Amino acid sequence: MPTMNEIARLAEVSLGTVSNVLNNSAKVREPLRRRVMDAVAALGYEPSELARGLRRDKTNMIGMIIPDITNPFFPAVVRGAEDAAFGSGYRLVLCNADNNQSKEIAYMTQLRTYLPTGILVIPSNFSEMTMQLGSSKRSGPVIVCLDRMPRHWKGDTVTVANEEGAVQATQHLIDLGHKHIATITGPLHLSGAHARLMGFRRALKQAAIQVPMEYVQESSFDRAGGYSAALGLLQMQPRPTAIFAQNDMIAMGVAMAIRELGLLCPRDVSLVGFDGLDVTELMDPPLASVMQPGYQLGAMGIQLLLERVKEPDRLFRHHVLPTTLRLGASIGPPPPVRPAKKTRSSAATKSKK
Amino acid sequence: MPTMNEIARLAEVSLGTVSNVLNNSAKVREPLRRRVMDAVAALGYEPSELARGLRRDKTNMIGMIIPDITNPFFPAVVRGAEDAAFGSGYRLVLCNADNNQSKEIAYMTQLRTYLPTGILVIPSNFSEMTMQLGSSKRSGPVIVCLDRMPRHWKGDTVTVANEEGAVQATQHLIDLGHKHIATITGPLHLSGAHARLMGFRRALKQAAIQVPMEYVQESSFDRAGGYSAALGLLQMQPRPTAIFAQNDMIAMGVAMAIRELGLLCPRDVSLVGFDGLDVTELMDPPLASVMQPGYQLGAMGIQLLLERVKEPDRLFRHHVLPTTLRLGASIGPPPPVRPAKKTRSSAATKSKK
DNA sequence: TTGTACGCGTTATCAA
DNA sequence: TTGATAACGCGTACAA
Repeated sequence: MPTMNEIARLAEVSLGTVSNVLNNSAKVREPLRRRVMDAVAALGYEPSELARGLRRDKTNMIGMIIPDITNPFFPAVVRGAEDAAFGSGYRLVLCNADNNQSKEIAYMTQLRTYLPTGILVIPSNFSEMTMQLGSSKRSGPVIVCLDRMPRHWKGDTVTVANEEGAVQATQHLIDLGHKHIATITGPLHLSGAHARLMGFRRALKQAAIQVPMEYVQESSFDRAGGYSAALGLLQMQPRPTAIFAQNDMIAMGVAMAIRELGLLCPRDVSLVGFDGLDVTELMDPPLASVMQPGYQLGAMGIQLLLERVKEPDRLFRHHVLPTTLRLGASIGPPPPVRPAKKTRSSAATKSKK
Repeated sequence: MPTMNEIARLAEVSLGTVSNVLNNSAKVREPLRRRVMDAVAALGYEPSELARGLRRDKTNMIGMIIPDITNPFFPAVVRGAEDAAFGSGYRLVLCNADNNQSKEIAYMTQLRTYLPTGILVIPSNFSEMTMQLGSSKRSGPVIVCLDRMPRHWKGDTVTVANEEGAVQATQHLIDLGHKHIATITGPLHLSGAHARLMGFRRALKQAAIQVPMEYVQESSFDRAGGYSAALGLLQMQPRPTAIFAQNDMIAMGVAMAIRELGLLCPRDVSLVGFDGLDVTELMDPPLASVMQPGYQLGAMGIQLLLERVKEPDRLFRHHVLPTTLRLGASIGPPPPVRPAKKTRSSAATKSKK
């Protein structure tokens, strides 16, 4: 790989002149400038980001730490971040913390030795580490938290309107006439899961509907968790007529459970998810779900990050992206008051009451 | 951030000794060694990967260029690569080329200025660039191609058994009694798509079944493409009794088309996909699909890459991972010979001939 | 305006 | 075994 020295030799100018041309750091007379540019083109020179970073104490990398790229919600976030970063001349270094705190810390400390411009984090769990790092340290990488809000975090954040989204979903079920509404939450130590539960509760309270304690089940954000939680819920008396699954993976598990128990969705039980993944539109019936703007989440994270790079002293911002309810055939009115007990009642029973 | 110099000062040894301790590059007597380690721990020192890379002409980064993380097949590949890399002390720099050749090239050239140990590429299209780079250049990053095989590529590669997978799927349909089998391929300039079509053809030829030209439709690897191709296929006379969609996104589109035309799967038409994505198990009916080992694909890519780093001169390897057919309710025997023309024939018609 | 010399944090090569 | 010193490629203050 050619270096600046070789350019200088070929163009018959000094090293400093080459640098000045490349960085516009000083006016260089046209003929010299031309010679330099020609040499650069001829040799296919690209500046070493390594040396440049070492000298400037900062590279054009942005680290991104996420729990697990395999979770279908995250690819869109990553893509949004990557596009925004690339557009501004930055490169994304992706790390899967795997919901593993020590791995997250390992990545954090390792990443910093690359002198990245910033780090975008979707915290795995409530991580104190993140808190420490972000606190203030003037001259370090800028840190922005995404999607989840660590407890004592003081810094820029982008999240989605989790509580409002949950309200929308729950309200819709209420409007359809449901009175027995259960929910399966994600791990409640995550700020997002917590907020969704709050929204669920708020909507029901407003409608003066009581929620039995056992109608609220905590689960991991995956299919297996949703499945087993749903098995429990669906065998309670009275059986809930609607389930609000707090992400789409959970909703998939619920759908499996419903099918396995010989129930029909939405005739026996309505189902609404959270995420709005493309693929859940293909489920049968198509899943109603609260849509999260994943791509924008990532893009906005980069935007906030770059803005702070420019103005390190401005106030911390906490950007909240709106959610929207995607309707789908998985929700309908509740079954008539006395549901036939697992006897295959005619599927055509649609008369209200 | 503390530097080696500060360690040296604190431990009251020379810079070289610190380096020797950290890299085991020379025997250091225990008392000194101890003092160094203590200082490292006290200051929380982490070596600068930037400076180290500059000096050694190589960093612990591995670049990974993929077409689009948003395609549900790739996250597993990335995850596999990332896990394997992390396990060996390497970091993954992820880049979405977005099926855009110029972006792919931009990433390639930029990535190299970081002096990464290697680059893992899932080629977007047939990219000549990739070819150029890989050719031989002794001292550069090692390049390994994944999933798709650029035309004149000479270098290490990992792919899956595309042709065999297609044979398995097609053969299974044949065994069920299907005679009118259509397929929707991906872009045929991609080696994988091409191989799958070969497999499809081979299985049918072996069974002496003719394939009308219009039963083979080329499409992009997404839902929209599958949907429109399927709309065409399903209105042909005779209508195919089975469709082999060459990836799961296409299969989703086909499922939509089937539903929209008022047909029933698998009663009217059987459907088999390729990828074996988790989510397609949740479709209704659950999609039969040829499973690709995505995680292993990524992991094996890193393994080959690291092996070549150790032995730069060994012969190029081309590793092929096996595929397996995942059965699912989306396939069944063909309808009786004279399919009632869109009149709702009893769903129970299962007698063979 | 252009050229020179130094330093960024490491590793590698020598002397001691 | 240990310590001093020269690179690696680039940016920049300072001298010409």
